[in-house]
Amino acid sequence: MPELPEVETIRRDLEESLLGRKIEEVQVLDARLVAPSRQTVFIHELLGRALERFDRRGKYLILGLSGGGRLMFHLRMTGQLIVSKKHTGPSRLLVRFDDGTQLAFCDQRRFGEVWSLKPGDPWPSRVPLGPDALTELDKEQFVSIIKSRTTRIQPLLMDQSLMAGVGNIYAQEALFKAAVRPTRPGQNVTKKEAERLYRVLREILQKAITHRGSTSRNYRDAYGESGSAQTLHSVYRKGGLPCRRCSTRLRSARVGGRGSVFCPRCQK
DNA sequence: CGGGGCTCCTGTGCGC
DNA sequence: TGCGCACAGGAGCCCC
Repeated sequence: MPELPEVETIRRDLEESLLGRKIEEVQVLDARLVAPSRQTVFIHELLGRALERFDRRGKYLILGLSGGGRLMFHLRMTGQLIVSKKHTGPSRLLVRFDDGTQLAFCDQRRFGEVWSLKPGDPWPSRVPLGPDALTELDKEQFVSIIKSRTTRIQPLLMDQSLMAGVGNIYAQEALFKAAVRPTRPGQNVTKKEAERLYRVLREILQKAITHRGSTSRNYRDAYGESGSAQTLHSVYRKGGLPCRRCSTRLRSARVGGRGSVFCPRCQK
């Protein structure tokens, strides 16, 4: 699903197409998204507001509204935010703007979430979010996060309370490129390896943004188009195929309950 | 603190 | 071809 590069691509698309637009109509189409008892307040907090800022923290998308409120989304596994003149097809939420443009929140598995925050409202997630992996995390912080934990390195990279934005795709890809096995306890990763991992993780995230994200199934940008960063993948969902570096058969495993693919020869 | 398992959903793909 | 099961990019919560 959308990880940092995909959410950043959508953020940029929305900024490009919706900056300054005023909300004229809000339709909640899924009671699971906003409970019926909260819908009146939710809609009232949005109507008449203009979109002034488009921010991202980790995998959260934060739309800043005139008057100081915010509209926040987390897309989870299958969420999409699609801008069009007239949306067709299923969606959980529809927002119409003063120029007739529509923003549709589509979400096949319905894990996605939305929040309307009043000025001064606290961060909605129950868990505090760590520094954004691309914009708020320096090398020393990264190394210290890795070295101070006994948890295996892949789940560490994906722990949003430690660093925000990295999910299963980019964790696996970075570990391959840094030649570190996903199961290595953080503590046992050397300083040199951790620094390499920091460098390649950032390169991979940046490059994925340049390619407008990875589309393996559901991900689409705000214009409904696929990204192309999946063409850069070396291991994600490639178990059994030859390693692109040494041709050894890539191995699939479960790490922290999640699928993981790695090269048993290149990744130590 | 760490790890495993379950949960929220729907769809796909594989083996038999 | 049909069926059942495992699994899918996330992440909170419970239990040990």
